[in-house]
Amino acid sequence: MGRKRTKSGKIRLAEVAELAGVSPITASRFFRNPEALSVAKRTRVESAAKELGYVPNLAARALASQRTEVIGVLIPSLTNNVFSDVLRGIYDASEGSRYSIQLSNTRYSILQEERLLRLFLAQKPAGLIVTGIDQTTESRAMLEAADCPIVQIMEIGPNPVDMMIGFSHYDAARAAIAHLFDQGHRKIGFVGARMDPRVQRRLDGYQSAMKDAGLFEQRLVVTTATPTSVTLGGALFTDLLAREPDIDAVFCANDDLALGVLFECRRREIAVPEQIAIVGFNDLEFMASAVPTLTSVRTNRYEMGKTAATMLIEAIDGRRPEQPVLDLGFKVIERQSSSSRRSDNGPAVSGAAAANKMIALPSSRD
Amino acid sequence: MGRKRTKSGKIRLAEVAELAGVSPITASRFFRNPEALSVAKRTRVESAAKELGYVPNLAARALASQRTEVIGVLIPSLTNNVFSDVLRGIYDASEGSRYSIQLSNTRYSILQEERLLRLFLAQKPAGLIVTGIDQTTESRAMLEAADCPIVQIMEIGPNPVDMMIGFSHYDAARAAIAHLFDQGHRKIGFVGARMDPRVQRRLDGYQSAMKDAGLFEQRLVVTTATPTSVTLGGALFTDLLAREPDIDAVFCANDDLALGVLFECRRREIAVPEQIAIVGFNDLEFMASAVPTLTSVRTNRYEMGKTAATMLIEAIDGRRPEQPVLDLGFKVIERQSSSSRRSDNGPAVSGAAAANKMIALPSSRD
DNA sequence: AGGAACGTTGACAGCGCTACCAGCAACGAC
DNA sequence: GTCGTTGCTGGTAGCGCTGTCAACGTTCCT
Repeated sequence: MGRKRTKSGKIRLAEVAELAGVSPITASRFFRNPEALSVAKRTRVESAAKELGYVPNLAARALASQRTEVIGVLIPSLTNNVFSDVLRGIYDASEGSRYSIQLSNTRYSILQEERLLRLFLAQKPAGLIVTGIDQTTESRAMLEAADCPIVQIMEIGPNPVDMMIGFSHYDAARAAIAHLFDQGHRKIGFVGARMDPRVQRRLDGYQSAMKDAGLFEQRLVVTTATPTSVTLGGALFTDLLAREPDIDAVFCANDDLALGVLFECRRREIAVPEQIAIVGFNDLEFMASAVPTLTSVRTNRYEMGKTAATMLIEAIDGRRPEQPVLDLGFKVIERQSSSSRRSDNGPAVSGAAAANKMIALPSSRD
Repeated sequence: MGRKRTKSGKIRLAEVAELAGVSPITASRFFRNPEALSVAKRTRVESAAKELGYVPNLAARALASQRTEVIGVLIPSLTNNVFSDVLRGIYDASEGSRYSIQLSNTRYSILQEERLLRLFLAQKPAGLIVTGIDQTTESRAMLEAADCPIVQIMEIGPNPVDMMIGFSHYDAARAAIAHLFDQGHRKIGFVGARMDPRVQRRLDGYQSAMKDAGLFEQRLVVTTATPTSVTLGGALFTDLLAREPDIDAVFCANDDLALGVLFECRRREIAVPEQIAIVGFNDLEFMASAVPTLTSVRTNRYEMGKTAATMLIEAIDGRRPEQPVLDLGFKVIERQSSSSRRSDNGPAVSGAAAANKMIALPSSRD
């Protein structure tokens, strides 16, 4: 076969075009916008490409078209289960599309985020997914100046850069506390670790609910900047008990902490929920099979990632969503650990997936 | 400023060269191999680049140089904690290097893996990290023909494609069973989910250890292809109990299953370890704080990812490791759930990080 | 019948960078 | 003094693809 090849031995578009008997540019169009070709040429190019095993050279395409087909994703952690669910959604949505994901880890540092953002933007990504709404002023300016669609994920708030998908951590925490009030609890502790902005907002929600009920005391709050873990949950709970031995419930900023609290209760032979109720956050899988089963606030992490990437890709392709801000809501999943009735599948308290959400206090439950 | 700019408004290498008063090619060299320049020109180019805020165009570089600075990573799951640890190691090691990570999820399908491999290879990655040693014949051929360094991770075996880092799941399972024998257990069940090749090898290890002791029975093994979860652990254990009510220990193929078994024991009021001992696999963080604390086989996942990426980058840069196959070993962390002495921090059984490893049976413990 | 409108195709000219090779000066060996 | 050698620099020629625009044939309208 005297077909001329590139040094690297790879098939080029020109060879496909030659075999199909069309010009290179027509072959090029086939890969970008097949509808623009007549059916005859379309099938010819298609079979030529298949026969030769043609794979487009992305670098050449990016150079010629002045844009890449890369979606940049900035998340604060790779360890956290929460983000692996979100990521899975993002990857699932990107699969089958022509976009590839470029992931970077900010390690919960907004300065690091700013640095990575600058790096990403320099490569002209097709779109960007960033975590949260607490960027530096500089980052914010770069995002606003970026000429690609952007989705902020994990939470919602005012002034989206572009699109936004998440839920209100504040409202979710309030709903969790409302549920505990509803079950007759009054002296409710808060246990939190890492204290990133979203955890902070959960704390704010807890605090406001407690204040509304005239029950807030600073001593009920135990937090640390240390990364979260099950073991840490036990340790923080131990601190809490030392300060306030007579608490009747604990709201944990995440499920790992809740599991740690549960184990610590077992270690201390504290009956759950009879002596102390436990509520977690995120509703990881194990919450439903712990003994007792653990109440948690369910968040739609996979869906969040998947929808974010889908929205982004649609926007890149020019189909902007009619709703740029999506509230995915949450749901308080009541289980044994907080049920005074000791029933397994109690009613659920939902966060309305709507714009104006002042959920929570007992009366507004469904 | 009459400097000519690209349409996109971005600074090009030519502008940097002009400002520095050198030719573009000299400026180019500055970014790839600064030592080749005279000190005078080096500093001139450096300050010009900084002044203009120059960022190289990766697409153009890739096109011109016929290679990319992308490391492809193929892993079977994004959900599994095990892989998020490995990934974190990979990302940590790649940070600061000039290589970026391109991640793809094979979803435990070797056909999918083959497809993704073809896609990756077409883009001429600088290096590749693939999971496991069970590729399709086709994949294997592609890997061997690839002209970039490759690291296989998660396990070790004969005939590495190139480099390899992991440990023997077979030996690790044997060591876990040896530990249970050592504690006086005889009727040991096996609980496994998903049954990917590595879980299969753990089962093989279990089976061989049991056979060696003349204790193997097929009824002791409960497995499913379903993805793993804590809840599933409870369900599989329930099945196992139905078949063999008088087992005295359970070896779980991973820690989630072990936690599920623990919860199920609690639900059925089976005393752990008095009635049934539990051993998990991976030693996730929560194992140490469960009640009772759970014995597990510790594996160095983060280190595995980090070392894999480091070795790969070194190899790309031409410094091949003297040891292409690295056995990271494992360690049986004995905790309350399998300790007849009910002691918390019992002795640990280590897997030698050596080539020839026939660990395990009670006598060879340290 | 003439012309506009549309759908389809191709020629040309780069995108920004680097591989390759040539050129030049400075230096040492014989 | 001549020749090679080394160290640095620059010119040329693409890498493989796509944006732009012009040109073509066909259809439809007036």
